[in-house]
Amino acid sequence: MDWLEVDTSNCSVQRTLDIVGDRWSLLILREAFNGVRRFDDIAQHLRISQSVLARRLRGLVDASILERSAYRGAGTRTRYEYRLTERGMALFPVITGLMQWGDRYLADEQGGSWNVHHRECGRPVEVVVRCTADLEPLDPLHTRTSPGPSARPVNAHGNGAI
Amino acid sequence: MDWLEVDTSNCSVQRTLDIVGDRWSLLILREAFNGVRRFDDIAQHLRISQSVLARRLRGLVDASILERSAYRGAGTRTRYEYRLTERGMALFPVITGLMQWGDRYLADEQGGSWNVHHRECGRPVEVVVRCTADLEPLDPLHTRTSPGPSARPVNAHGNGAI
DNA sequence: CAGTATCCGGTGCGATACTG
DNA sequence: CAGTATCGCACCGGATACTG
Repeated sequence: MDWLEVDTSNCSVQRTLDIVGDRWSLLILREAFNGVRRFDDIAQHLRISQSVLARRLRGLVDASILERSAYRGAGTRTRYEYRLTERGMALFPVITGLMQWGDRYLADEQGGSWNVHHRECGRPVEVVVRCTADLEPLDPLHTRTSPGPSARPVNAHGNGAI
Repeated sequence: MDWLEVDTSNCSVQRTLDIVGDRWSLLILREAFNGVRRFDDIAQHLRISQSVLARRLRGLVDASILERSAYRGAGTRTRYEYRLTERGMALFPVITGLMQWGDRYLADEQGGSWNVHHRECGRPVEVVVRCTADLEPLDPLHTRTSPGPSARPVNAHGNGAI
């Protein structure tokens, strides 16, 4: 089956974008990866309206990307925070990939406004697509695609609905 | 400077999303990475309206992510195609990252609908964030962030405009 | 084939006000 | 602090018709 013949409705890229592919979700996750957990902090730093932020957070919690938990410091009252789950953490390459691309092609002369390092040694990180066998980084020209287990042919005429 | 104090308007994630962060651009790029180059092929496979596709393609060409070139087969008339530029190819980790995440958390039982392999050896690829020194994959907990060269403090009161 | 032009509807988003 | 409720608009995207 050729790529043009497969129905993209169950494509993983598409499904992922259905969850985080709006204008705000990935920026909220950027905040999360930088340790920002509180509603108000996110709202102010992002300059996003509260109503939209609330909706997006709900979406991300529903998708198990963030989890909402109450906590209270000594003597203070209860607060809430949004923390990355394992699923959320797994989006690290996506966010970092967007950042790396922006740093390379869109940043100001002197460089980007924020960096990510290896915690232990301090060296910068990079995002790569690599072969699972020899671990060598691969550019797209050294890759090939093929239909996977759940590939279905697109309905020949029309809109894909049965 | 703390992350919450830096002005995010020149953040690379944000700038990248300003270009490819809409509902369609990354899906158009998915088509490009699968070798789809012709307007009509993209439109049909993606089920996107022609007007929107034309606008998005223009945006991607303006951003030097795709380039439009005319070509003609023997005896046929001139056609146009959209090809990934170097900048476009550099988005490979982003697309692949989205796909990897979807494969892991959103795909049907039996697996995803499409796979990416190393062209030479046939083994699947993976996307990782890794240390540029020891090349070990890093999850977010083993990383640290810090202000970069162009980090600016957010305007204390209000909207960041001077 | 590869678009452009036009119209039109839904909704994403911001602003503001209000609440436990 | 951490939201919800409501309103209004801009813009994104779909549908249709048209063009070189």
